Amino acid sequence: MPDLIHDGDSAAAVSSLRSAVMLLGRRLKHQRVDESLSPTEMSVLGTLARCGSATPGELARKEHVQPPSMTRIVALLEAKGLVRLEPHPDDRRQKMVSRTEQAEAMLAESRDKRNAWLADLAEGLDEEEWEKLRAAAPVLEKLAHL
Amino acid sequence: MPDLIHDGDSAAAVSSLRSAVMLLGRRLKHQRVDESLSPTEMSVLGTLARCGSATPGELARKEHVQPPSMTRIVALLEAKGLVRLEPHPDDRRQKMVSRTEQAEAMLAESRDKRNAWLADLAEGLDEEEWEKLRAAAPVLEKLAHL
DNA sequence: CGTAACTCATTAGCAATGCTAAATACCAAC
DNA sequence: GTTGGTATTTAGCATTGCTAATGAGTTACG
Repeated sequence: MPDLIHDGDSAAAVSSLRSAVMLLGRRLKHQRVDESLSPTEMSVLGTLARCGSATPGELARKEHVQPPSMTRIVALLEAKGLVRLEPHPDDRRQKMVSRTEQAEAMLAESRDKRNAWLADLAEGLDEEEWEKLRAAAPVLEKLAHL
Repeated sequence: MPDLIHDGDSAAAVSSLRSAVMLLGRRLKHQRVDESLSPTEMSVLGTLARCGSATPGELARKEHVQPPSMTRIVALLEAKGLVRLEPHPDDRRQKMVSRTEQAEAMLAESRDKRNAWLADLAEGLDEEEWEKLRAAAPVLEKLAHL
Protein backbone atom coordinates (compact mmCIF):
# COMPACT_ATOMS: atom_id res chain seq x y z
CA MET A 1 0.00 0.00 0.00
CA PRO A 2 1.34 3.42 -0.90
CA ASP A 3 2.16 5.44 2.15
CA LEU A 4 0.18 8.50 1.22
CA ILE A 5 0.71 10.70 4.15
CA HIS A 6 4.27 10.41 5.32
CA ASP A 7 5.90 13.16 3.36
CA GLY A 8 6.56 16.62 4.68
CA ASP A 9 3.62 18.39 3.10
CA SER A 10 1.24 15.79 4.38
CA ALA A 11 2.66 16.00 7.87
CA ALA A 12 1.94 19.71 7.79
CA ALA A 13 -1.57 19.02 6.53
CA VAL A 14 -2.20 16.51 9.30
CA SER A 15 -1.02 18.94 11.93
CA SER A 16 -3.06 21.74 10.45
CA LEU A 17 -6.10 19.51 10.27
CA ARG A 18 -5.68 18.41 13.86
CA SER A 19 -5.48 21.85 15.36
CA ALA A 20 -8.26 23.24 13.19
CA VAL A 21 -10.61 20.36 13.96
CA MET A 22 -9.95 20.56 17.67
CA LEU A 23 -10.49 24.30 17.83
CA LEU A 24 -13.55 24.30 15.58
CA GLY A 25 -14.98 21.37 17.50
CA ARG A 26 -14.61 23.22 20.77
CA ARG A 27 -16.26 26.32 19.35
CA LEU A 28 -19.12 24.33 17.85
CA LYS A 29 -19.72 22.60 21.15
CA HIS A 30 -20.54 25.94 22.72
CA GLN A 31 -23.34 26.61 20.23
CA ARG A 32 -26.11 24.93 22.14
CA VAL A 33 -29.78 25.38 21.55
CA ASP A 34 -30.84 24.02 24.93
CA GLU A 35 -28.61 24.76 27.89
CA SER A 36 -30.29 22.04 29.89
CA LEU A 37 -28.87 19.28 27.70
CA SER A 38 -25.26 18.20 27.99
CA PRO A 39 -23.19 17.62 24.84
CA THR A 40 -23.29 13.88 25.42
CA GLU A 41 -27.05 13.89 25.80
CA MET A 42 -27.31 15.77 22.51
CA SER A 43 -24.94 13.31 20.94
CA VAL A 44 -26.99 10.35 22.09
CA LEU A 45 -30.09 11.90 20.56
CA GLY A 46 -28.11 12.40 17.37
CA THR A 47 -27.07 8.78 17.34
CA LEU A 48 -30.65 7.71 17.89
CA ALA A 49 -31.68 9.91 15.00
CA ARG A 50 -29.29 8.01 12.76
CA CYS A 51 -29.99 4.52 14.10
CA GLY A 52 -33.69 4.71 14.85
CA SER A 53 -33.35 2.87 18.11
CA ALA A 54 -30.68 1.07 20.09
CA THR A 55 -30.03 -0.63 23.39
CA PRO A 56 -28.19 1.23 26.17
CA GLY A 57 -25.15 -0.96 25.59
CA GLU A 58 -25.01 -0.13 21.90
CA LEU A 59 -25.35 3.55 22.71
CA ALA A 60 -22.55 3.34 25.26
CA ARG A 61 -20.22 1.80 22.66
CA LYS A 62 -21.13 4.33 20.02
CA GLU A 63 -20.65 7.28 22.35
CA HIS A 64 -17.42 5.89 23.82
CA VAL A 65 -18.91 5.97 27.29
CA GLN A 66 -19.16 3.23 29.90
CA PRO A 67 -22.50 1.45 30.32
CA PRO A 68 -23.28 2.93 33.76
CA SER A 69 -22.87 6.42 32.36
CA MET A 70 -25.29 5.59 29.58
CA THR A 71 -27.79 4.28 32.10
CA ARG A 72 -27.88 7.67 33.75
CA ILE A 73 -27.94 9.60 30.49
CA VAL A 74 -30.86 7.57 29.21
CA ALA A 75 -32.69 8.02 32.51
CA LEU A 76 -32.22 11.80 32.33
CA LEU A 77 -33.36 11.90 28.71
CA GLU A 78 -36.41 9.85 29.58
CA ALA A 79 -37.24 12.19 32.45
CA LYS A 80 -37.09 15.08 29.99
CA GLY A 81 -39.42 13.29 27.60
CA LEU A 82 -36.81 13.02 24.87
CA VAL A 83 -36.51 9.24 24.64
CA ARG A 84 -38.87 6.32 25.04
CA LEU A 85 -37.94 2.97 26.57
CA GLU A 86 -39.49 -0.27 25.42
CA PRO A 87 -38.74 -3.87 26.29
CA HIS A 88 -36.41 -5.67 23.92
CA PRO A 89 -38.33 -8.15 21.79
CA ASP A 90 -35.89 -11.06 22.13
CA ASP A 91 -33.90 -10.40 25.27
CA ARG A 92 -35.49 -9.35 28.52
CA ARG A 93 -32.16 -8.04 29.88
CA GLN A 94 -32.03 -5.30 27.29
CA LYS A 95 -34.23 -2.34 26.46
CA MET A 96 -34.87 -0.50 23.27
CA VAL A 97 -34.27 3.25 23.44
CA SER A 98 -35.82 5.48 20.81
CA ARG A 99 -36.29 9.21 20.52
CA THR A 100 -39.59 11.05 20.82
CA GLU A 101 -41.03 13.63 18.42
CA GLN A 102 -39.96 16.29 20.90
CA ALA A 103 -36.38 15.10 20.55
CA GLU A 104 -36.56 15.29 16.77
CA ALA A 105 -37.70 18.89 16.94
CA MET A 106 -34.87 19.78 19.27
CA LEU A 107 -32.29 18.02 17.17
CA ALA A 108 -33.41 19.85 14.10
CA GLU A 109 -33.25 23.15 15.92
CA SER A 110 -29.81 22.36 17.25
CA ARG A 111 -28.46 21.30 13.86
CA ASP A 112 -29.89 24.44 12.35
CA LYS A 113 -28.32 26.65 14.95
CA ARG A 114 -24.87 25.09 14.60
CA ASN A 115 -25.14 25.07 10.83
CA ALA A 116 -26.12 28.71 10.84
CA TRP A 117 -23.21 29.57 13.10
CA LEU A 118 -20.80 27.68 10.89
CA ALA A 119 -22.28 29.16 7.72
CA ASP A 120 -21.85 32.64 9.18
CA LEU A 121 -18.25 31.84 9.92
CA ALA A 122 -17.79 30.55 6.39
CA GLU A 123 -18.86 33.91 5.00
CA GLY A 124 -15.37 35.02 5.91
CA LEU A 125 -13.90 32.76 3.23
CA ASP A 126 -13.51 33.62 -0.43
CA GLU A 127 -15.05 31.54 -3.17
CA GLU A 128 -11.98 29.47 -3.91
CA GLU A 129 -11.48 28.58 -0.27
CA TRP A 130 -15.09 27.64 0.13
CA GLU A 131 -14.91 25.40 -2.91
CA LYS A 132 -12.00 23.49 -1.39
CA LEU A 133 -13.93 23.04 1.83
CA ARG A 134 -17.00 21.79 -0.01
CA ALA A 135 -14.94 19.22 -1.82
CA ALA A 136 -13.35 18.04 1.41
CA ALA A 137 -16.48 17.88 3.55
CA PRO A 138 -17.54 14.36 2.58
CA VAL A 139 -13.97 13.15 2.96
CA LEU A 140 -13.72 14.64 6.41
CA GLU A 141 -16.95 12.93 7.31
CA LYS A 142 -15.62 9.61 6.08
CA LEU A 143 -12.42 10.16 8.04
CA ALA A 144 -14.31 10.90 11.23
CA HIS A 145 -16.14 7.59 10.97
CA LEU A 146 -13.13 5.40 10.12
CA MET B 1 -21.11 40.32 -1.47
CA PRO B 2 -22.06 37.06 -3.14
CA ASP B 3 -23.79 34.75 -0.73
CA LEU B 4 -21.54 31.80 -1.25
CA ILE B 5 -23.00 29.30 1.06
CA HIS B 6 -26.75 29.56 0.91
CA ASP B 7 -27.57 27.11 -1.82
CA GLY B 8 -28.58 23.51 -1.26
CA ASP B 9 -25.22 21.89 -1.92
CA SER B 10 -23.48 24.27 0.41
CA ALA B 11 -26.02 23.69 3.14
CA ALA B 12 -25.25 19.99 2.86
CA ALA B 13 -21.55 20.74 3.00
CA VAL B 14 -21.95 22.88 6.10
CA SER B 15 -23.93 20.18 7.82
CA SER B 16 -21.45 17.52 6.82
CA LEU B 17 -18.57 19.66 7.98
CA ARG B 18 -20.23 20.33 11.28
CA SER B 19 -20.89 16.73 12.18
CA ALA B 20 -17.49 15.54 10.96
CA VAL B 21 -15.61 18.22 12.86
CA MET B 22 -17.54 17.58 16.04
CA LEU B 23 -16.99 13.84 15.90
CA LEU B 24 -13.34 14.05 14.90
CA GLY B 25 -12.76 16.65 17.58
CA ARG B 26 -14.21 14.38 20.22
CA ARG B 27 -12.08 11.47 19.07
CA LEU B 28 -8.93 13.57 18.96
CA LYS B 29 -9.58 14.77 22.46
CA HIS B 30 -9.27 11.21 23.70
CA GLN B 31 -5.75 10.84 22.28
CA ARG B 32 -3.86 12.08 25.28
CA VAL B 33 -0.19 11.66 25.83
CA ASP B 34 -0.40 12.13 29.57
CA GLU B 35 -3.49 10.79 31.27
CA SER B 36 -2.77 12.94 34.27
CA LEU B 37 -3.47 16.16 32.37
CA SER B 38 -6.98 17.27 31.55
CA PRO B 39 -7.82 18.72 28.13
CA THR B 40 -8.14 22.17 29.65
CA GLU B 41 -4.77 21.91 31.32
CA MET B 42 -3.27 20.94 27.98
CA SER B 43 -5.04 23.83 26.37
CA VAL B 44 -3.68 26.28 28.91
CA LEU B 45 -0.19 25.04 28.21
CA GLY B 46 -0.86 25.50 24.52
CA THR B 47 -1.99 29.05 25.08
CA LEU B 48 1.09 29.75 27.14
CA ALA B 49 3.19 28.34 24.33
CA ARG B 50 1.65 30.91 22.00
CA CYS B 51 1.65 33.85 24.38
CA GLY B 52 4.81 33.32 26.35
CA SER B 53 3.26 34.25 29.63
CA ALA B 54 -0.02 35.58 30.97
CA THR B 55 -1.88 36.34 34.16
CA PRO B 56 -4.49 33.89 35.48
CA GLY B 57 -7.23 36.31 34.51
CA GLU B 58 -6.02 36.52 30.92
CA LEU B 59 -5.80 32.75 30.75
CA ALA B 60 -9.33 32.40 32.09
CA ARG B 61 -10.65 34.71 29.39
CA LYS B 62 -8.73 32.95 26.64
CA GLU B 63 -9.85 29.50 27.74
CA HIS B 64 -13.46 30.59 28.31
CA VAL B 65 -13.29 29.52 31.90
CA GLN B 66 -14.15 31.43 35.07
CA PRO B 67 -11.27 32.84 37.14
CA PRO B 68 -11.71 30.44 40.07
CA SER B 69 -11.41 27.50 37.71
CA MET B 70 -8.21 28.92 36.31
CA THR B 71 -6.83 29.35 39.81
CA ARG B 72 -7.15 25.63 40.37
CA ILE B 73 -5.83 24.67 36.96
CA VAL B 74 -2.76 26.85 37.42
CA ALA B 75 -2.20 25.44 40.90
CA LEU B 76 -2.36 21.88 39.56
CA LEU B 77 -0.01 22.72 36.69
CA GLU B 78 2.42 24.31 39.10
CA ALA B 79 2.30 21.25 41.35
CA LYS B 80 3.20 19.13 38.32
CA GLY B 81 6.12 21.38 37.48
CA LEU B 82 4.63 22.51 34.17
CA VAL B 83 4.23 26.20 34.88
CA ARG B 84 6.13 28.78 36.86
CA LEU B 85 4.54 31.62 38.83
CA GLU B 86 6.23 34.97 39.25
CA PRO B 87 5.03 38.21 40.77
CA HIS B 88 3.59 40.74 38.35
CA PRO B 89 6.03 43.61 37.87
CA ASP B 90 3.45 46.41 38.15
CA ASP B 91 0.53 45.00 40.08
CA ARG B 92 0.89 42.95 43.20
CA ARG B 93 -2.63 41.54 42.84
CA GLN B 94 -1.69 39.68 39.68
CA LYS B 95 0.80 36.94 38.88
CA MET B 96 2.64 36.00 35.73
CA VAL B 97 2.24 32.41 34.63
CA SER B 98 4.75 30.89 32.22
CA ARG B 99 5.47 27.35 31.11
CA THR B 100 8.54 25.33 32.01
CA GLU B 101 10.83 23.38 29.65
CA GLN B 102 9.11 20.22 30.82
CA ALA B 103 5.80 21.62 29.56
CA GLU B 104 7.28 22.34 26.16
CA ALA B 105 8.48 18.77 25.82
CA MET B 106 5.07 17.44 26.76
CA LEU B 107 3.29 19.73 24.33
CA ALA B 108 5.48 18.54 21.51
CA GLU B 109 4.89 14.92 22.46
CA SER B 110 1.17 15.49 22.61
CA ARG B 111 1.05 17.15 19.21
CA ASP B 112 3.05 14.27 17.79
CA LYS B 113 0.79 11.64 19.26
CA ARG B 114 -2.39 13.25 17.97
CA ASN B 115 -0.81 13.80 14.58
CA ALA B 116 0.25 10.17 14.42
CA TRP B 117 -3.24 9.01 15.37
CA LEU B 118 -4.80 11.21 12.73
CA ALA B 119 -2.26 10.15 10.12
CA ASP B 120 -3.07 6.50 10.85
CA LEU B 121 -6.71 7.22 10.40
CA ALA B 122 -5.99 8.96 7.12
CA GLU B 123 -4.39 5.77 5.79
CA GLY B 124 -7.94 4.59 5.29
CA LEU B 125 -8.48 7.19 2.57
CA ASP B 126 -7.59 6.78 -1.07
CA GLU B 127 -5.23 9.14 -2.84
CA GLU B 128 -7.91 11.34 -4.34
CA GLU B 129 -9.67 11.81 -1.00
CA TRP B 130 -6.44 12.61 0.74
CA GLU B 131 -5.61 15.22 -1.87
CA LYS B 132 -8.92 16.99 -1.24
CA LEU B 133 -8.24 16.99 2.46
CA ARG B 134 -4.75 18.39 2.00
CA ALA B 135 -6.12 21.20 -0.08
CA ALA B 136 -8.76 22.01 2.52
CA ALA B 137 -6.56 21.82 5.62
CA PRO B 138 -5.30 25.42 5.52
CA VAL B 139 -8.80 26.66 4.79
CA LEU B 140 -10.21 24.78 7.72
CA GLU B 141 -7.54 26.28 9.91
CA LYS B 142 -8.41 29.77 8.71
CA LEU B 143 -12.07 29.05 9.35
CA ALA B 144 -11.41 27.86 12.87
CA HIS B 145 -9.69 31.14 13.70
CA LEU B 146 -12.24 33.47 12.14
C1' DC C 1 -32.61 -30.74 32.13
C1' DG C 2 -29.54 -28.03 34.90
C1' DT C 3 -25.75 -25.75 36.08
C1' DA C 4 -21.79 -22.77 34.94
C1' DA C 5 -20.20 -18.99 32.53
C1' DC C 6 -21.27 -15.04 30.24
C1' DT C 7 -23.73 -10.58 29.09
C1' DC C 8 -26.65 -6.48 29.94
C1' DA C 9 -28.22 -3.08 32.78
C1' DT C 10 -28.15 -0.96 37.08
C1' DT C 11 -26.69 0.68 41.76
C1' DA C 12 -23.34 2.72 44.81
C1' DG C 13 -19.62 5.39 45.53
C1' DC C 14 -15.74 8.17 43.88
C1' DA C 15 -12.89 11.61 41.08
C1' DA C 16 -12.43 15.32 38.02
C1' DT C 17 -13.79 19.74 36.44
C1' DG C 18 -16.74 23.27 35.86
C1' DC C 19 -19.63 26.92 38.27
C1' DT C 20 -21.33 30.87 41.75
C1' DA C 21 -20.91 33.58 45.89
C1' DA C 22 -18.12 35.44 49.21
C1' DA C 23 -13.62 36.82 51.02
C1' DT C 24 -9.02 38.92 50.54
C1' DA C 25 -5.59 41.85 48.76
C1' DC C 26 -4.52 45.48 46.05
C1' DC C 27 -4.98 49.59 42.91
C1' DA C 28 -6.92 54.08 41.57
C1' DA C 29 -9.65 58.17 41.54
C1' DC C 30 -11.71 61.66 43.83
C1' DG D 1 -7.68 58.98 52.98
C1' DT D 2 -11.82 56.93 51.77
C1' DT D 3 -14.47 54.73 48.45
C1' DG D 4 -15.16 51.98 44.66
C1' DG D 5 -13.36 48.75 41.40
C1' DT D 6 -10.32 44.73 39.97
C1' DA D 7 -7.47 40.28 40.48
C1' DT D 8 -7.22 36.28 42.73
C1' DT D 9 -8.48 32.94 45.86
C1' DT D 10 -11.49 30.10 49.07
C1' DA D 11 -15.57 27.41 49.96
C1' DG D 12 -19.20 24.86 48.55
C1' DC D 13 -22.01 22.81 44.94
C1' DA D 14 -23.52 20.56 40.31
C1' DT D 15 -22.44 17.85 36.52
C1' DT D 16 -20.58 14.03 34.32
C1' DG D 17 -17.48 10.72 33.82
C1' DC D 18 -15.45 6.38 35.98
C1' DT D 19 -14.86 1.52 38.50
C1' DA D 20 -16.55 -2.20 41.28
C1' DA D 21 -20.12 -4.90 42.58
C1' DT D 22 -25.08 -6.67 42.02
C1' DG D 23 -29.13 -8.62 39.87
C1' DA D 24 -31.53 -10.50 36.16
C1' DG D 25 -31.46 -13.12 31.94
C1' DT D 26 -29.31 -15.87 28.33
C1' DT D 27 -26.41 -19.46 26.40
C1' DA D 28 -23.54 -23.48 26.15
C1' DC D 29 -22.25 -27.79 27.64
C1' DG D 30 -22.21 -31.86 30.31
